[in-house]
Amino acid sequence: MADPFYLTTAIHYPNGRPHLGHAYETVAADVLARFQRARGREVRFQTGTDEHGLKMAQKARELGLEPRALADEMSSHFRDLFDALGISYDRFFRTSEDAHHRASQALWQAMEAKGDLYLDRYEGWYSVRDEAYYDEAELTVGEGGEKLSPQGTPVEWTAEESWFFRLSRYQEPLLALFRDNPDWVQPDRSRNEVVRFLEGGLNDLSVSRTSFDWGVKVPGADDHVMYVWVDALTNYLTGIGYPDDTEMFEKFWPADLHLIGKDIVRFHAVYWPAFLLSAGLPLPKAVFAHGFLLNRGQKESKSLGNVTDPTALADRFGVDVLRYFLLREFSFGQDGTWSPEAIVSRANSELANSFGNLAQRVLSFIAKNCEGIVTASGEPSDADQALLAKVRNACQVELPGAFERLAFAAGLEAWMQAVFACNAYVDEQAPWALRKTDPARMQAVLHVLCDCIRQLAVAVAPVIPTASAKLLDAMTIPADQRDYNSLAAEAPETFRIDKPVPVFPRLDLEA
RNA sequence: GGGCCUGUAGCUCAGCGGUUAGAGCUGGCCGCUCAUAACGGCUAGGUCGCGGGUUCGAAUCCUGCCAGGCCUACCA
Repeated sequence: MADPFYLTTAIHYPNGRPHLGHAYETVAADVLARFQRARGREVRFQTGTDEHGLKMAQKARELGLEPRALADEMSSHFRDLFDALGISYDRFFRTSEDAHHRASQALWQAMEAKGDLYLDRYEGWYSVRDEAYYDEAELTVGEGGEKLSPQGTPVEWTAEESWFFRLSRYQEPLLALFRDNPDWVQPDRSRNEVVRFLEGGLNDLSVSRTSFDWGVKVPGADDHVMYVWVDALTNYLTGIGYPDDTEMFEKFWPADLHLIGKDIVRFHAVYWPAFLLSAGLPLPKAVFAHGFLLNRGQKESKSLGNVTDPTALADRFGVDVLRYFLLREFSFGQDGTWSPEAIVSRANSELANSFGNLAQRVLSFIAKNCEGIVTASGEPSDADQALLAKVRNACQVELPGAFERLAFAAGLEAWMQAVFACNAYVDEQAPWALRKTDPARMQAVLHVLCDCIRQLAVAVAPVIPTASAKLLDAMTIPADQRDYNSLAAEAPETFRIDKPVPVFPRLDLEA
């Protein structure tokens, strides 16, 4: 039975259209999902949209829509984007689904049974216009002597009932978690942030609202809806059948990895484990917080007018190119800077000129000069062995090892070095010269190269699935011999090449 | 205001106490012609943000400052 691997992205908040950051996180997760499948794991990969909460309700009101109508529309943009990017999710999750409401209520009841939920009053200066509470010290005094919020809106002293979660109980258990398992949250930056927060002491958390109704109803208190993060985090459970489908749930929970952005570490590394401890459920095995992408060094924002539509980038440069760029250009976990020029440069130099052209120069040579068939011939030379060793090490050791640690750029760097070595080998061996002087040796050289290209295409397939598949199709590699296990096996004795065509066109910036 | 992180060649990054600081891209020179005017070889290019300090020795450790990011905060 395959080893289960449960992977999630954060579910995305659809109060606007998806931006490049959403694509980045989800592509990275997809690469990991494809990678683990190719390693033989039974993968469950979930992404989706987090649709409740005040901001969605406000946005819908602005647009004159019902929240559900807004959620339906916006969620579909996310789903369309992910489909366009070839995201191989097993489950596209929406928190507005009925099953999710039931699951969130079940989790709530588990926390309640533990004695961790209690009703209290939340009071303070409240601005109806902002729908937010402010501290006394934040307020200013208006011309007529009335109190105003920092936004200059009127405030009034308001007391509201709210359910509270006894977060304060979990300070020690959570600190113990980080002591015993320091890699539970990666990278270090994020763990530091969480530990500092925990050391500062925890207040109980307000986990229900009565000022709007777009959310999951609190069981037994219909005028309350759950704080949006309570139900959002629950998606990781609902999506694998909690609380009803115990078979799937027991297979995949606890999750192997929650992939998130660095801005929401606290919700995943403090609130979420506290909820789970309260409900008596096992904690996920790891949380990884990736960095942000900067557009020419600047944050993208509506006010700067530099928000990028990821679909447009994929249309302009190609899905595989965009996927490759996102994982190759940045150190996962750290922030990175991108630009259209950088995409074109990376795509042309590495995918078109180095890898794509390597495949094309070898495969088309075989198609033209060997009737498409290459067979192993003679004893491998030192150069043959050196090249094969390098390529195998990159494809079977370095890239997989790096991907396991989510060091995608490092893995692709090792892979690229192997591509360079192949191109150097082609030049040194010069099969076009051997064709006249030593056809048997030419066969041997081409066979070595085919084996290398096969290895390279399989290894990188999680990143550029479409191009890899085209290449492996042209090499008539059977579909069941395209995983990492098949790389460890002996190379095929004979390669048959069928109509090779370039898989990565060179890009123009103006295109 | 605090906490954490980042700042290394024109660009994107690696190195994180120890030989002359590395890679790729870009630029220059040479070679090749199988290939997507692609490939290979050679080469140019750096006050390692700035100032102190610790050390036989620091890009690497400590400290102050500057710039950017994330989190956070009852500074009119």
